[in-house]
Amino acid sequence: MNKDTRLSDVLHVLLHMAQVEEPLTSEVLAKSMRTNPAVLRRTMAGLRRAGHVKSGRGHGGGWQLARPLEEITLLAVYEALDRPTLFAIGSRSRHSDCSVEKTVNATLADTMLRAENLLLERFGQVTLDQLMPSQLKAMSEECGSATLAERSPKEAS
Amino acid sequence: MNKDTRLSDVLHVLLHMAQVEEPLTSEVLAKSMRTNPAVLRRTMAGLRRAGHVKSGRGHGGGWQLARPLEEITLLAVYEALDRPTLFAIGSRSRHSDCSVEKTVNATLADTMLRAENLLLERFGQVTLDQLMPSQLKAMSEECGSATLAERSPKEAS
DNA sequence: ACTCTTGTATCAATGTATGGTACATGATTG
DNA sequence: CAATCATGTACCATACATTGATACAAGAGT
Repeated sequence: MNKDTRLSDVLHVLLHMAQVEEPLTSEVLAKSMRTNPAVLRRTMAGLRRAGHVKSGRGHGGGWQLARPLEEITLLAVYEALDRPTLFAIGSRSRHSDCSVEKTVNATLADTMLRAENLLLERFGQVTLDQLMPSQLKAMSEECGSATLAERSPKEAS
Repeated sequence: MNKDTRLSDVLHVLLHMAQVEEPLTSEVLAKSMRTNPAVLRRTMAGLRRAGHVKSGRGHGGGWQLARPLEEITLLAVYEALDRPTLFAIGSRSRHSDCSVEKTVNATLADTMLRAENLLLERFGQVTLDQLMPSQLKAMSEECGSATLAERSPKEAS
């Protein structure tokens, strides 16, 4: 079963967005994410709804952070993605008339829930600026080097 | 994404096996699990290899616990299933040359690993007898009622 | 007007887990 | 020893969700 990479993907592009002033287009960001623009838009839709980013159309349009990284927690991003399923294991049937199965499932579900709460609590404590590589706290470079720098010359000229 | 229910399924049948003396056939157990015998055998194969259950062929064959529930931890069962993937989320690429992506993924992976360790630690503390419904600590009934009781008359006669 | 970019609908491709069948092998019974 | 029963396992079919991809209407800027 392939893992859902949206959280990781979104964090990646958010950090890149934080490194430049101008809006970045879906096409550029999609390359960072190694997917296509439509998928990126689909994925970012929740973040826009949640008010963490804003998007503009037409010339000079694209994506920008709507608030500083310090004010966005990992939990907020996770929730903006509509709380993707965390665990890959679970129970077959939620309703069974076998008391053995019910007990097993209840115990398991309870354990998973505790683990989930713990994880989300941790997510809530992490703000996105903490995810930035220390050597890049201010300046931008690489990964986007090719793609992100692409427009800088144009803007700079 | 559909969840892997093997752990829950296996625990369910293990507890049923603990409630009777005689071996239970794949066909009977598969009904408890609401699947077919081949899937059950496939799933139980790891538990046999790990020595938690034993299986016999031919007349009077079937599955039996190889040791008491008290000596089997949730963790042991999980490991016998070959440590199924726990989390449904992850990173797209393990190797990237973008330092932003690397940092994000490393942080995320570290957080997940901590959560995983915590969960497995908990699993290690739970023995299967603790999963048995308290009212059934000794006697068997229901769920299997139809299917599990099926052979008792034959044996009793 | 023209170009750019998003927003979204729709469909195809992909991958994976599960279901299901088949059959060889080993055990038991009479 | 033949018949039967049950496992062990290989193999293919099915189902399903996620992702990829295309298309296009509509908004924004020049």
